[in-house]
Amino acid sequence: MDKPLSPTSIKDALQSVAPIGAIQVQGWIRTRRDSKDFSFIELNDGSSLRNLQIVAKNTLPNYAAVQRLSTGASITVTGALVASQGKGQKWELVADNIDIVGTADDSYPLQKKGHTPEFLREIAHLRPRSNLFSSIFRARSRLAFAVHQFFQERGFGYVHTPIITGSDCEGAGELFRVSTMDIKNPPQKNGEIDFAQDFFARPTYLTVSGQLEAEAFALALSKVYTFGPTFRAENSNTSRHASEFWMIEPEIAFCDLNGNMDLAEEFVKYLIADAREHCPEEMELFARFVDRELLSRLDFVMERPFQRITYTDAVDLLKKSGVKFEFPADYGLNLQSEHERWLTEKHFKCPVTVFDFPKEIKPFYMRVNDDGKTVAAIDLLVPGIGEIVGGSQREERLEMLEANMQRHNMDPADYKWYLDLRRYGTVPHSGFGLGFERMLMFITGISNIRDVIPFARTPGSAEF
RNA sequence: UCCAGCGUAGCUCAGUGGUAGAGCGGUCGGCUGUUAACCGAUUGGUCGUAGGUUCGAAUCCUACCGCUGGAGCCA
Repeated sequence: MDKPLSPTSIKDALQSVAPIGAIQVQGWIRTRRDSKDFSFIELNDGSSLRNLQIVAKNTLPNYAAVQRLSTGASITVTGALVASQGKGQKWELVADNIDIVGTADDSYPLQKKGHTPEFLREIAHLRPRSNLFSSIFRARSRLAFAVHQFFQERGFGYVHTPIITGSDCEGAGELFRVSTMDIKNPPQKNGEIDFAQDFFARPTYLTVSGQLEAEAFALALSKVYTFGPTFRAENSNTSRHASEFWMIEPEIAFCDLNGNMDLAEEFVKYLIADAREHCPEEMELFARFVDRELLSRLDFVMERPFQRITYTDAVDLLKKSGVKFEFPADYGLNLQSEHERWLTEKHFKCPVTVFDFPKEIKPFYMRVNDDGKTVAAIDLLVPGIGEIVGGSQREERLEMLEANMQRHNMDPADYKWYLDLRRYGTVPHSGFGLGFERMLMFITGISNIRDVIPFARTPGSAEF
């Protein structure tokens, strides 16, 4: 008796170098066309952007049922992989048997025609079956792998920093509270909510950054990175913000700001190169249907060094540009979106790393420069997205760090463990945070962050 | 959160005070080694929700909800 066939992915079937006498594929019908004596089925299993053409002859015992199959139905097909007689594909599968696994009636929302991303966002559970979104999420998967590959190849350790945290990483936005207390009747003491009776016996939150914990591990394993979910309760309603997103945060001991900038630049270029190499069909689709200039822009970014400029020089450039900005640039103020866009899109026309910002507009942990006015911070700006990386050399001098905390009205007692890192064997160290989704947007050309997240969480929206 | 725009058929949209429309999709028929096939017919609506103005509202007004773009915050 023959051994049962094990399924072949459509990706592998399409890459076959020779005909195969007996093969099994499984997937979902994208479209079906009737011919005189047979029916053509376009089958997709998500392994590839491309479909496999199934030829279903009218001699199949269930041919009548096959002719009723519509877009969205799932089938298992066995048959022979043969050279296609038609144009447009090298191989096709002549079916010996078609098992109808699951039908889909005419209420199936995905039509053969193109759909807008906005409509597909409303059916987030079905949109990965579309060409655009299956491509986006294959690219997302590949690039998540590339993140690990980049750091592992360079001797970085992967640290799982906590998702539930007791520390409010100062200045990183609003927090989601984590609690098991009865919200209708929380335990109270002296008229206030008594967090000592909560699950962790203290107020706790979903993390906004793993940086502080990553620093502890950098000062032990020398080079580390985190890659995990991050949560911000900011009421931000833009195409670049989500309440839940993934962030990559490398942290390196014995590393100054220049080393930090080098790493960030190398990392961004590595991810672009990886997508170009390993997702060629997906990138081609993005270039054709999302952003016509995508590939030339990415190649340009990969080939050229990023522009580096101090905050002070950037402000001077903006002032001398002669451009009338809605908000004029001035020393001591944050760069506005329009300023960042002018720098990357109009002036330098490439990614720009701005560094050495006034200490007043940056968080307490950044290292104060010798001028006493600026801190060793970097913002990496890319065309079309804006800030994609934010980082700094960390303040490793205990007295300076304590002084910074006082200037930011923080109680050093709340950060005893963090200060210990400076008390015992402190070293210069640096790191940055890169928003994974913003990187995906830059690489795929997709302009809304909700479209690079499988099930996006944004203010007022947590369906699915 | 602020500013602007938009919510009409399953989808994309037209309709700006007087009988609710088109293309695509779906369905039926025809043709066909087809390729987002083609040809013909047909189906399809609480005009976002709730009030208001008017003889009459998809159309004008108010509020709310949702979406999109921009701003702020940031990754």
